[in-house]
Amino acid sequence: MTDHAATGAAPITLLIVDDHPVVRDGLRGMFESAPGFRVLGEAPNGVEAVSLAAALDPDVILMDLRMPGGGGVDAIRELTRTGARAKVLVLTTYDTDSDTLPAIEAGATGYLLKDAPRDELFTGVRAAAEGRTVLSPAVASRLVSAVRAPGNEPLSTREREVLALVARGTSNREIARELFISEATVKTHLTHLYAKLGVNDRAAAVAAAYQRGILG
Amino acid sequence: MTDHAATGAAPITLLIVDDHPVVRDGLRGMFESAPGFRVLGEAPNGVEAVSLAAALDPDVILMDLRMPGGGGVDAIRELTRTGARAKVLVLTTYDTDSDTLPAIEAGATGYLLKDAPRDELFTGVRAAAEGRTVLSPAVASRLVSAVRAPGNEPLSTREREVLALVARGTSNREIARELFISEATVKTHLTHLYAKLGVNDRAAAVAAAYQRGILG
DNA sequence: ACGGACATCGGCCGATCGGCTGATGTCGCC
DNA sequence: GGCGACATCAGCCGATCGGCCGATGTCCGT
Repeated sequence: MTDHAATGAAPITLLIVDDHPVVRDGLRGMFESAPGFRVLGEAPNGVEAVSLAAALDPDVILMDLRMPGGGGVDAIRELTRTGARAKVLVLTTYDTDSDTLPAIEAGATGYLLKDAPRDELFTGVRAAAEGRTVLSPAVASRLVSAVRAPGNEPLSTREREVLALVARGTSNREIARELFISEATVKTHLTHLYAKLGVNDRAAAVAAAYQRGILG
Repeated sequence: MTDHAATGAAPITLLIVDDHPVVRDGLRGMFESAPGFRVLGEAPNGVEAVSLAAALDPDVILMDLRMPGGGGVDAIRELTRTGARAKVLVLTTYDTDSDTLPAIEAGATGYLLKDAPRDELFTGVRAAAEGRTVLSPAVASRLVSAVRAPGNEPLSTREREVLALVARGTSNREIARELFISEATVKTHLTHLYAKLGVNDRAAAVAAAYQRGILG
């Protein structure tokens, strides 16, 4: 199928995965009107993406995260597990996505933002096709700090106590009184455990804690 | 042991359970200096409370919730399960405790605040000893609204979507963009699901969702 | 036809959170 | 004896949250 005797060099074949039809159309139009690319298909969620990837065998998969009916990270993990040839380039809508790390860990080759300039997208896809890592600046900076913290840094006793109270809906002030410490200290513990869990707020911290078995 | 021929009427025997020694001392002093009560023992957590209750067979157990090394609710549940004779009177530090319902459901006879006036505590203990329910006004009002909502009201699809994003650390504004709705609507969904889950903030909502299997 | 659950939106406002910067003291390790 | 992890605390400030009021429209069941 992917005969490499067409336009000088063989075009890079693509699979577009996004739950918004508008976005899919936009990406398809963008890549079809540019030389060197070929869009093989589209999928609205992770589950369909996996089966389509098996059927179409694209070079690169442009994948959104956060889709109803089959999350992107799970799809990436599945693709990696089954040894798919395709490189996955995550294309997310907004910057500070808490799934950056999970996606990369799951096997994504790159991570770009949808509002990146066209050229950056093209360059990114070509780089991904060659197996090179592509990261948007914002994501890159998040990564370095995350790499410094492997992911499962253990929480200290105090941090776990604070977190447990947070999970019960306790405010910082109440936590302070409960633990006989000042509110400032509570906030310090929170800041520290946010960093360790790789999150930015208490709700996500609680979720991360449950998923790591720290709570529940 | 509990001979009923002492001070006219038999004194009400107590077991005090709290992780703070200061609080235990305070309660012990208060009840020992009042006629009609007898403090049999103290425990710093729920686990020890259960074994002490079996050994001492008190009439009433004054129980704090939220203790390191054995939560109060679990202890109450265990006491109920084993058919302990003692009535459990929950004595919590601050008002809006998210454990009100779990504690009552687990079998607590009453729920008072520590800053209640002495007389109210005495009255409460006597009432509890007779098996009557004692609730502080704040707790009572929470209960009525909770009774109206049995506890496992199912979340609507939209509410689940919002909640899932909250668990990822997404802000209301981001959720709005993600779901193509306004921030006001996001807040409405949140308010509704808070009510259904019996919580007051997003962190507790995430925790409740995990414990009910809605997330993770 | 009416009520009830759901989804959508608006505005107001006080309370709370989270980030930032910086500081002190303890403890254990090398 | 210094270095790192932990725990404690302070102030500042913008961003966000959550509560409160009310409103519209849909769909469904009776």
